[in-house]
Amino acid sequence: MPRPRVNLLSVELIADAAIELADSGEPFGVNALARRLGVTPSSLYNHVDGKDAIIELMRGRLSRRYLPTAVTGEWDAVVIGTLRALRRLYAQHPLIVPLIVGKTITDPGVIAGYDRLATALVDAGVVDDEVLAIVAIVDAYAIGFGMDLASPDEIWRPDVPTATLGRLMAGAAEGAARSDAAFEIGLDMLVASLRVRIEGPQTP
Amino acid sequence: MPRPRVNLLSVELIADAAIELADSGEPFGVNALARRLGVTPSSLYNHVDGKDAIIELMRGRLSRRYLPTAVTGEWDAVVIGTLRALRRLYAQHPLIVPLIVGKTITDPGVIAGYDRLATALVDAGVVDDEVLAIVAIVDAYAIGFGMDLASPDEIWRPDVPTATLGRLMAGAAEGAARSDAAFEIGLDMLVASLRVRIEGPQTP
DNA sequence: ACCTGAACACCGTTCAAGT
DNA sequence: ACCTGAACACCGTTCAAGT
Repeated sequence: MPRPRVNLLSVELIADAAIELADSGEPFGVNALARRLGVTPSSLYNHVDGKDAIIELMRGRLSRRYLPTAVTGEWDAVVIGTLRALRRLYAQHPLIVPLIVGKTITDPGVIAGYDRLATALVDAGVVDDEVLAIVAIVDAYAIGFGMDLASPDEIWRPDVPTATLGRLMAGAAEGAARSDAAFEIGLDMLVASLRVRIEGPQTP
Repeated sequence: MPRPRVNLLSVELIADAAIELADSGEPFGVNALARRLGVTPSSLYNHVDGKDAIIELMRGRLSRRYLPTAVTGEWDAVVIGTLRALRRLYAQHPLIVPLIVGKTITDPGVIAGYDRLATALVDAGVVDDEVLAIVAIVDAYAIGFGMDLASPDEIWRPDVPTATLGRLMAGAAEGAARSDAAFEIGLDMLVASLRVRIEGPQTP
């Protein structure tokens, strides 16, 4: 029964099934993934190095799909392009975010994305130490708004009376729309403040 | 043997032991927590509603310790006060961050903190929808930089040559210092761009 | 080289039984 | 009311055995 003539698994099949599993909302894990692939959990270890490696594989596969490789030119185009791409990725795969958050990034494509951003900032004349800070800030934005997407209406649950928060949440546009608005405002603010920092105060 | 004359557990004891366990770096879980308390895992369920409730308990306890209840006055003082407090919390308990990230906030003290921020923004004349967006941005900053603290030098691991990122990481101030610098720059930028949005372009 | 099946050391949670 | 002990349905990972 073991070892059919054509392989049942491959790194690509595993990665795609993992993304499907996470998107489905069912609890993510090696065993659940093996079930979805119609295979024994131990089989996966012939192709992949365990749970964390599978998650990093998902990050890499999705990034290759969403991150524009050709984002180039001015620093602001790179910042906006990178953030919008990450935003689209997280918007379409919100349940991926809690899985990848806090895990070390090793995928070459993702590294290349942050490297392009760092390079564009250096080219714009930002000093070295500040470049890393700004990349960290962009990353914080992306992940923060990603988390916002992962739990659209369930960030705060005030069981106690509030002066303002409860009223705002009741009146706010629901879920995705509210999150989109927050992202756009945040992106505007980020680019504006970066511009001041990089190009100096604007005097039109 | 069961049921000694004085109780072995309480919500406070459980919360404190949970924080100690998370800080220790050992894998966090109900069983490990019970071991640390010298008690059976099922005993915890007499005081607390399972793993997620314990985590929310930790968030509440730490917030009561770090979040200033008396932060009041201008919107900028509230933003800076709140973010600095969260920063100190996450800096001293970095391993808490991956546990609380993405979990719904229900603790009244934490809710009150975000409510104070929302109220200060409303008082400053920010329109309702934008208030929620700005609160989300502040939250994104806090959590983003918290994650930065949780894995100081392990955010990116480029196994492949990079144009800029690798050089910057090698030359950057290590760990906490680099992260602090990023936070200060980010906070500056955030407040500056909020000021433009709230008070209009500055003409000194 | 690739897959299975058994095994290991764990999880989180429930529940009857004890005091 | 509070704690134990047994039980349940899971985990992630390793490894010998099969082809």
